[in-house]
Amino acid sequence: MSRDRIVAVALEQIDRHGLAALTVREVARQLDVYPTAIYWHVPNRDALLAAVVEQTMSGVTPDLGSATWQDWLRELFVRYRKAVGQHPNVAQLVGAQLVSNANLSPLLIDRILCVLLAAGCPEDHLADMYNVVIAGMVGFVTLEFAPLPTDDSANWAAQLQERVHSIRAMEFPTLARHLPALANKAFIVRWQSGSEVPMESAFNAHVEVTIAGIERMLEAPEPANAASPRRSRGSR
Amino acid sequence: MSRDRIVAVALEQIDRHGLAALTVREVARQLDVYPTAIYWHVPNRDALLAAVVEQTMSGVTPDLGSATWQDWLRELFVRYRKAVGQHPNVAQLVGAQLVSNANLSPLLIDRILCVLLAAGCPEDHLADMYNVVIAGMVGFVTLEFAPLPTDDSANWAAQLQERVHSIRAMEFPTLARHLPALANKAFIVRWQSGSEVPMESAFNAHVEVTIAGIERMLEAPEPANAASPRRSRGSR
DNA sequence: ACCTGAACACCGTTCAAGT
DNA sequence: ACCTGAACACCGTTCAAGT
Repeated sequence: MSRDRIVAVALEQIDRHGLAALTVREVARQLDVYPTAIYWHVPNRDALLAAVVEQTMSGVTPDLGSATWQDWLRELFVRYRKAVGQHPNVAQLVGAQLVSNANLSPLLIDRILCVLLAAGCPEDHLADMYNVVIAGMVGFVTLEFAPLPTDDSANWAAQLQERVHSIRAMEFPTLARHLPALANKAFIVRWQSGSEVPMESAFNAHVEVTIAGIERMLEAPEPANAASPRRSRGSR
Repeated sequence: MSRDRIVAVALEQIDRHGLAALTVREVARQLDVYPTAIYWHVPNRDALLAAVVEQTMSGVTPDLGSATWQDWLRELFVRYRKAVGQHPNVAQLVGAQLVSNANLSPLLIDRILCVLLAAGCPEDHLADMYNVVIAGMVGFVTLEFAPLPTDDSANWAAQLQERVHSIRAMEFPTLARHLPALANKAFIVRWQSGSEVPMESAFNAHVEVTIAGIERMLEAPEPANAASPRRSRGSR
């Protein structure tokens, strides 16, 4: 019965068996209905995905309280990660496909702009900084929750693990020396997704780096290209 | 004939018609061969994708020259963006699926670690900072090149554009006021991918923010949680 | 308005058989 | 070693028809 049930079942399916397992036909099966019945409520599979993303993202935008802009951004990043963490298999949709944009939330955008302006961002850098904020919010988490190959996940993990541990120490001495700190905890060198092994401390570092970087940028809006401090603000 | 031809054809197909159009059967068709012939050279579709990613990523790692760590990171980010920009539809594979990890490049990891250590990163923060670097390298670009929904892209773009322009100015005044600077140039508020409309200046801002943030972090490795400056370095 | 039922044009992958 | 050929168990989506 009706769209909401369909979206709920779809999200459940994604949570349990991954994005690839989300099939119009499977949703129909779950609802004891002919596959074609779905198409009366939802135009196509992409629209269903967009609806799922929308639901996942509801309530990430913090209120404009009395917090500093730094704290507001921290809160935004943390909330986004928490929301996606509840449905990790949705991460790739938000991060790597524009499907999600179908359900854009003007509220989020408006608030980010307000916060940036209040922080003293000059208007001619506003669009750039907005993009930096969105990328900072989405980028890390998309990577963190990136899914394993669907089929032979156990096998695949074993193989990657094997390959990691057989890295030649004389060819890559620095990597070899720090392998204990990296193995299964760092991008590229891990065989489990963030939904199984969270990357909390790296995420916190990422948040602090991003905020500190924005801080610096707002102080000196001109890119600090140390090599060529040739042209000044007025020259364009 | 043989794996290399297969991978080449696969990459071509992805470039021309997107990731969804990459089909084992289509590759076979292109090579005038039975679909099942592919399976003698490649174990399955995921392996084919991994091979494509590997080819795309070859040569992104800069040499360890005499550059500052800041310039080295800048160079890395720029090279990564350029490499992915040549095959934009591969972006989602690197950014949002661990398939890519199958072909990990120890060289890249080793060099990043070297550069971070040379920059004065303490060993107990090395893993975190490494993750920050990878996320900074991949995150923005993955978003920038995120593909549109496959099927009705023209239609979809028109609809989103319509929705963007019909944002109620009194509900979201800040967004409405800056819409000219954002429309089709900023995440969530655009209807074309970065492969059609590059986001160069935002990317540059992102690079500078990330580097400046890392700089700050290396100066004061303890997360500047302004609210609770309670525990010091020795307390754990 | 909402669903059934049949049909179309596809998939990835396995397995036996050919050369 | 490398490919053919048939087959299996799936897909998303359209369209006519039922109630």
